Amino acid sequence: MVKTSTLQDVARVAKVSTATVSRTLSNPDVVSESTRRRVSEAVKVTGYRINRAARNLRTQRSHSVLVLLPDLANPFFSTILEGISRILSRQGYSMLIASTKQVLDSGDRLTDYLDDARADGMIILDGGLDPDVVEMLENAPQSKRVLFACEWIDGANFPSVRCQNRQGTRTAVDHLYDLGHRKIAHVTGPEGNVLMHTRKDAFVTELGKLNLELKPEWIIAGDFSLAAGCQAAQAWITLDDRPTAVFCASDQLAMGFIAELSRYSFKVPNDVSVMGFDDIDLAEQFIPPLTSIRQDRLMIGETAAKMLMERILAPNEEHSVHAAVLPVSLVVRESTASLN
Amino acid sequence: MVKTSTLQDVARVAKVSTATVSRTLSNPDVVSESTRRRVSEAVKVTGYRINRAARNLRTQRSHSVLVLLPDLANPFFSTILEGISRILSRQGYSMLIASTKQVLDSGDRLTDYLDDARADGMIILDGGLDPDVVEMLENAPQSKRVLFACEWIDGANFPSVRCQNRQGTRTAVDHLYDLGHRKIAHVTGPEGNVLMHTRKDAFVTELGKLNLELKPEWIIAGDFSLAAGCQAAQAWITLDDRPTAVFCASDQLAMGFIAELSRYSFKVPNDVSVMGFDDIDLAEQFIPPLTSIRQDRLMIGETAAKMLMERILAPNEEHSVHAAVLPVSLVVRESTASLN
DNA sequence: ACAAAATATGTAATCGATTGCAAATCGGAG
DNA sequence: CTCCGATTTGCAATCGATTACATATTTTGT
Repeated sequence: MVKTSTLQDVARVAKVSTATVSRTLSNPDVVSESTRRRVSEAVKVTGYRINRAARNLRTQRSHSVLVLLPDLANPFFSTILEGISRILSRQGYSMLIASTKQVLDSGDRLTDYLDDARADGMIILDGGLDPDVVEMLENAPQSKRVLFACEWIDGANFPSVRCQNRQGTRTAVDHLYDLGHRKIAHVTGPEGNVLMHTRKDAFVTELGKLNLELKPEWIIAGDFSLAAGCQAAQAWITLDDRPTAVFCASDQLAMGFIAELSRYSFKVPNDVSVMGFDDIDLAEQFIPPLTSIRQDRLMIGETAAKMLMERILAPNEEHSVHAAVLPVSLVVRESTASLN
Repeated sequence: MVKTSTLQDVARVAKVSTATVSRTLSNPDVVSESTRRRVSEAVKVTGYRINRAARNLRTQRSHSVLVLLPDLANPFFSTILEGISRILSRQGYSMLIASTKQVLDSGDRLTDYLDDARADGMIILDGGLDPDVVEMLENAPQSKRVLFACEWIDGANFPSVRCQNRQGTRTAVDHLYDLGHRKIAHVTGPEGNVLMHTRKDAFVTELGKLNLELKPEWIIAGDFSLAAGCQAAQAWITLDDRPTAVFCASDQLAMGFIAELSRYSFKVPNDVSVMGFDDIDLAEQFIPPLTSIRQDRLMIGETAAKMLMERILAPNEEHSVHAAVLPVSLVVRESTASLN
């Protein structure tokens, strides 16, 4: 193993002290032109790479951020990660990834990463944490460096980034209404999930505003997954008085719903209009292409990372934005149609 | 900010030296029963958490592994990450994520993470690296701690984990043959990709073995994406003598292919049988459910992490497995049917 | 030309854990 | 009771960078 060279080596070659080398590297303005050149040259000659472990120890910064997902295997998050990573790497930060399940199952606390200097902050994409875990988070001395994205915790006061869930839901319902639909069902996310409640609530409210009937059985409990969408379809089929349109709380739900319907020879949108939420990549390629509410996952990631970095780099300042709510938009494709 | 307690604090409370505390924590057998108890008590009282930055510096280990993806936004990798993370966290290691594009675009070398003590090893899921980047990797002193998964570099000698690409391709072709198909097309991955070449090559070979005709235009160039699948469908449609079955090098290709066909009112599998490769989650829910070659992404991740950890923890030993080739299996669903 | 201010560099302490070596303690044999 | 080896513990150096403070050097003003 070739030993990599250290600041000392560079200092020796450049005939200056390690302090000067350090300064040259992190704050070039304070050293003279000539030493700056000598040091740069020495760095090149020695092939010096900074040792992050040493710097991290000395500066009390890990220069990395932990992203906590509910479930690593869920592709919904990949674009968000891309957004986060872009911002972080631009600031010289690295991105650590773990799943809340894995961390908690192993008996660790979520804040361990912060406590033991592995991460300077964390972005949590999981609103389904146990209340006692949340309480611990809130009371932790590092709670200032915790931020939620996509989902959030009702009643807690963490900074967060989310999309316009209510507005998106309203837009969806209005779209179906404009197409002539008057009997509209909703397939929800999982019980206890904040997005589920927000969207369901907005759905009910909007139907009320439009003076539409809403039978209790038109709210079908699901959980964002394909499988739940299939089950919801079964439920829809058995209804006496079938709604002519269905607003699903996620694209996956909508796809499962449509897939299952097709097994029973129902046609979308001819027999029923179906909408999703999220506008994942596949929505466009699905058959039929899915009408959905688009949320910009890249921007969610970027915004979250920016907000967190602000808090890490200037922990004592007041930060203008506490909850960033990003716009959504209606994407009309072929899974919804006028009521004929 | 509450300062977290250090080894010193624990030592003071337990009335022993820091050396003893350290030993108690990392190697309990060498300390006496009584001090072990005193130290554990002191740890509890002080709420001590080890400072990883300090340990990393002293031990010259970062206790983390970098996973390099070609593209963070690609959901294909999420399950693999889950597998990697499981193994790593079990060994007290963390998982850093970055994309090769981002790293290289920012002017850094891939080995920087290794050189500057940010990571003890790396798993690369990107076989599309530039030859000069590969050469640099090979000649780096840390090349022993680099491992490829899913894809690999032809001609280079890095340890790797992959699935049975040839066997899978053969199985796919045989399946179509058994259904009576004699004119079979192939939609390939991106030019230059090792998986693309391996699968194409195996495809051609197997057709030869079965004495099947293969017109050059029956090999349609693609790139694993949905969009490429759509284009491939266009190409297929314009053929005079259309193959009755199509083997796509990825599920995404197959989905795009089918989606596009349906826009032109072709029915799958009635008008043409279509197969994918990978068996991603969505394959099952697609309409029609996709016949595919399944690769176990969780196991790919776990195997890769295990192999890398072996090499990190015992760098000088000979390691039994250099290239792990994991089994694939045929999953028959409804996108393929007998030629009638 | 000289004092004061501004700029550039060096010295050495520090971050917090690990570990080689030395010292202390213990147990048992003679 | 003494001595020897084994077991336990402590001392202090170390990993490699950063930075407060001291010192040296240059510039500026009069």
